[in-house]
Amino acid sequence: MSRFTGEYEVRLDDKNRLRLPAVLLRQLGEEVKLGLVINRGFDKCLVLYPQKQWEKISDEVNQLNLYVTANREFARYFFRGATPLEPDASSRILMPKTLMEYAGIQQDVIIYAYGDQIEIWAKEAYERMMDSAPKDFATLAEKILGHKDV
Amino acid sequence: MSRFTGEYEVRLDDKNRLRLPAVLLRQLGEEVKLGLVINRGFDKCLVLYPQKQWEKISDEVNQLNLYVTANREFARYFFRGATPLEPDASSRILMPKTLMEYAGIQQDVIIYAYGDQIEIWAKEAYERMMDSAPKDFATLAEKILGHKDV
DNA sequence: CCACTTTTACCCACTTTTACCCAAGAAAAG
DNA sequence: CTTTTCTTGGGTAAAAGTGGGTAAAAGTGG
Repeated sequence: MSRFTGEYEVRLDDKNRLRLPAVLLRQLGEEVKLGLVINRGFDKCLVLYPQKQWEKISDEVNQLNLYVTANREFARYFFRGATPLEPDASSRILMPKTLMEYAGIQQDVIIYAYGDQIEIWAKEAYERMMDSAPKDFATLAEKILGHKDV
Repeated sequence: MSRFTGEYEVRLDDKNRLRLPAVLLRQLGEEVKLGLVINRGFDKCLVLYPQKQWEKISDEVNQLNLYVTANREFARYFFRGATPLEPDASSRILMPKTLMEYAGIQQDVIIYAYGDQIEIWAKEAYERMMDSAPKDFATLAEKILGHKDV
């Protein structure tokens, strides 16, 4: 089931605060109060997790056998920059500078929520990403959706 | 079986509200009350789904393992901009700005319903699309329908 | 360890947008 | 011609979003 949906255009103020849109907040529900975690995504974007979900994911990563070099490298890469956040009274989060740089975020930001992911993109990067359809989209669509008309 | 049919010319008011024509509403039936989802189409138009149908479609995509890059890209491209909507008491929906831009919608809009799709086009884009059709249409028709006794 | 600068947290006030409601005009039905 | 349904428009209160002041906290250098 799809927890999060929507694409939200937001703008950082000059204190680097990012307001979480009300619609998204409602989707998050009570969990916001337990805090959020922001991390680098696997692509040039950031990912926002509710505390609980973060714990679940990081537990999985922690169960990897860290004596295996590849696992160790993955774990290190995975956790890089993960930062706990607490929204203020106006539901704004303060974006960590290093993460902003990673995603190329300056002012205009797109929050993109799908499945149980919440991604944060620099607007230009988002548009560039969306402009180019994945290579074999049609093939995948047919395979996954079984529709010919997509 | 074809659920929806019709081509409706509608106009947004200056609050960006779009009224769903009564005829279409009747085709949608009770489902409207459960809400709708609007999303970018694969052409320069928007697509409107009854909540239920949206869930059916998106469930499949949600089952993808998002740690696989190709899946992630597919899901992203698929969900882009999906936004839940609830018609107001006069059966009007508030069009999200980003989606309007995507489809080039300003005031005049064509709602085009066929199969179990409801597409929303900017009027000019719709006309352009329809104008360009006839050329390939004959060929396609022949290819697709030609072997039947139509 | 202290003085000073920068960053962050918290608060308040203002603007814009949205949801909700009501009603009148237009079109269709009887 | 009257009644009903459909459509359009707009007023308004509440919600969402924006901006900034300021004090506390954290960081920095001597």
